[in-house]
Amino acid sequence: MKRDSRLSSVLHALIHMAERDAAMTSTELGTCLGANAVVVRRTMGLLRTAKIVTSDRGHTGGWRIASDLSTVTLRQLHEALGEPIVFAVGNRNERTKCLVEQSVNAALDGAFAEAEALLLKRFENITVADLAAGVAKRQTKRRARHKSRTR
Amino acid sequence: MKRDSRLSSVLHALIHMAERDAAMTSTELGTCLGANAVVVRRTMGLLRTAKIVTSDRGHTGGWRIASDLSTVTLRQLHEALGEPIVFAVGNRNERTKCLVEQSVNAALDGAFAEAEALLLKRFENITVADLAAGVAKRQTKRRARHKSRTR
DNA sequence: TTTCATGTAACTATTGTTGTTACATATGGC
DNA sequence: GCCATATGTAACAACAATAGTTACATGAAA
Repeated sequence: MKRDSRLSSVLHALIHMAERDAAMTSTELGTCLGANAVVVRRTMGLLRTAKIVTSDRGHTGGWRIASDLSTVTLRQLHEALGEPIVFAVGNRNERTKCLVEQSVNAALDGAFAEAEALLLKRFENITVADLAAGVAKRQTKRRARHKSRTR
Repeated sequence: MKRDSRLSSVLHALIHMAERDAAMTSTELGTCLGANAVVVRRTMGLLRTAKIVTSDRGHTGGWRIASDLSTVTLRQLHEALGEPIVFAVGNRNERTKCLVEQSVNAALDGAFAEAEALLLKRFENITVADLAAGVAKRQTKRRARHKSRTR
């Protein structure tokens, strides 16, 4: 399967929107992400349903942030995207009468469930604002490097 | 993408082979797994490369276990299968000049790496023999249930 | 009223496993 | 030696989910 990069995309989009603090069109976001404007609308539409952003049509329209990004966690974004399947690996037949397969499934499911729980727990503890702050730090560093080179 | 169920498949196959303690043909295994014989050959071929099983052609041919299953861990099987990608979710652009995307990628990669490490650690601690023992337990239980019903 | 933006539908492209067909090759039994 | 049986592969279609594309309807502001 093609890997699902929508969480990565919406994070990227939200932070750019936060830096701008003004409406951004799907085309602008698409250019930013290197993605198609229709795909942007499709994906951002899920965030609108979750009331994380709003959208307006016509002139001066586009996408706007509609909630405090310090309260929006990666977990919430994952949920807003419909909790897509996390693993590319899984059992062959989820329901089976074969005892062997049942045992195998139980063991694998346990391991996968544990890993997914850990991932979602990490997602709960990271807000979009945290990531935005990380970006600000990187920008400061880059400016410092540039300054020292040109001095 | 279709989810990768090869780990589940080879575990199922190995345990059936262990119960039989005789060569099993690809067709027999395929029937067992509800899978195609060619796919069985393809996947089991990877285990042969890893010297976990052997195969023979012609009459009395088929697949045989070639190592002590109490020393074969799920991690080894995962490696034998070529360490397939575990996550169906990932970053959009792995390498990018955009600082925003770099920060997002770093945060997501960290969380994914942690979850994958946990999963592989679990895989290291489970042997095929462990699962086979689990199957034996289930069979005992089923027999007990059956006995009490027919008494 | 025109222009710009979102909202959607209906496709194709992509990317990996899985399924299928076909055929080459080796092996054991007669 | 011949034949049935099994693996070994190649080549391609099927599948499943996101991503990309084209086309057009709809709403809002200049």
